[in-house]
Amino acid sequence: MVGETDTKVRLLDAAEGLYARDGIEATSLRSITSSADANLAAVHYHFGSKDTLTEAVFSRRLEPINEERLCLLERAESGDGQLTLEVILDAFVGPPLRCSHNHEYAQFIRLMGRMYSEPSAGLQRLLGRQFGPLVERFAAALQKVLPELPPVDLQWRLHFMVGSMVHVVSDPARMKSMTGGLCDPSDVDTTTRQLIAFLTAGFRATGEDGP
Amino acid sequence: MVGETDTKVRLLDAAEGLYARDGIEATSLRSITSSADANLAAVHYHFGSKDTLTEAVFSRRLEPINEERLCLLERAESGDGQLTLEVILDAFVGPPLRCSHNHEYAQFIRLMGRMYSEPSAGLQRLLGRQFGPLVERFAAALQKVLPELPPVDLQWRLHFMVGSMVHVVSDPARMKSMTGGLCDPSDVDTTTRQLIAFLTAGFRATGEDGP
DNA sequence: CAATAAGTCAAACGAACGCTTGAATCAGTC
DNA sequence: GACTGATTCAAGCGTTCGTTTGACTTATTG
Repeated sequence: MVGETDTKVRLLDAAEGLYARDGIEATSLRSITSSADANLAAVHYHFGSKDTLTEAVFSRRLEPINEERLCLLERAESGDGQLTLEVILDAFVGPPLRCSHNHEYAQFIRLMGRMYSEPSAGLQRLLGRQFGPLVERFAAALQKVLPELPPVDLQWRLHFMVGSMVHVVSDPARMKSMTGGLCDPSDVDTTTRQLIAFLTAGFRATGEDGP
Repeated sequence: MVGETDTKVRLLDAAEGLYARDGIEATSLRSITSSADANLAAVHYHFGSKDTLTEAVFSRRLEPINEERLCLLERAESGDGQLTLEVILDAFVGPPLRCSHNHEYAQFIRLMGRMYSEPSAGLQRLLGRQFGPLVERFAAALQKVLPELPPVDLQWRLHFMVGSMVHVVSDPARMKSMTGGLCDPSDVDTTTRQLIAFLTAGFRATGEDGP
């Protein structure tokens, strides 16, 4: 039990940074431990295996984000004003976008894309566990403000939303370079505004054409 | 020069399938060559390295898809009828979605997500090379049918679109299981209809609220 | 039929991987 | 100040990785 920065925390930090830069598979325990000024065996002592460490890297950040999402949603639902689509969408995409400000979280956000595309069994389980109840909860809230929208359509759009959000957030550098600097995901306010404008309209889409 | 299935093609096929199932890093040359009934050294004889093989896997499928995208776009622009937002979006998302029907392409489509999240230098170069001119071309077309939309907003939405499309297409199984079977990305027609309805509204979004 | 080129093969290379081990170190407690 | 549990350490375990090599087989050509 130490007061100073714990080895466990330094390992999580180092792994998070290297995972975001090089990918999970491409990051070795040796590079993690040397970047964390820890011994190679410390990973297995504190976490048991690389897979368990990886899961810990994700849940450390994911749990607070998803808690804040649910908290914002509940506050919006029980608030005095009207529950609107914008507020629900902001409760979902806002927390991950905003915590890019926090240097602690910035690296992690770029990891989110990898979470979806790395097919490690443990990660996939963690993903279902963390997001299953969450999207059910948000789907119910969205259905309340979009009563006319068939539940199937709502599910599709929920996942379109996740895709848009993750894609933009997971590689800010590519986004900036491909748009010639026009779009900068590190500008959190603009990103949020742009994303929510797009999503709001997308969710409100009807079978008919626009005017 | 052989008439029967070429070793080169068998290697590409095997790599494509294993990449889609296990990931690129996690797939060894040994598993590729044994799945292709080829010798381990054949990869280096025909492609030079694993990285070059990987790039070949992607360009073999990407080039025809992007050609079809441009072809559809040009046909739409020079057609007799009115150029509409729906048609442009269909020219972009249609080819990758529709070629899921083709068994040859089905595995590859699931690879698209990994292309974005695997940070190998070669893959990133290939991505910029294949998509840079394409999105410029589509951005210009979209601007024509959305003259009021600021170019910045258009760029954001272009990338939101890519995210939605890739996310849904790259793991059909997860999509199906997370929606309790409600949404099935292997139903190409429904997927296309849902995606285009969502995107059309998203691109048409204005600063104002809906009615 | 000899000569040349194209392609395949088994075997091995050094390097890096995740993980284990057992001794060394450090903090508290009696 | 010896004892105990928690943590760190250097070293090495067996395995697998991408790549190379040189001999071998097959097809093409003069």
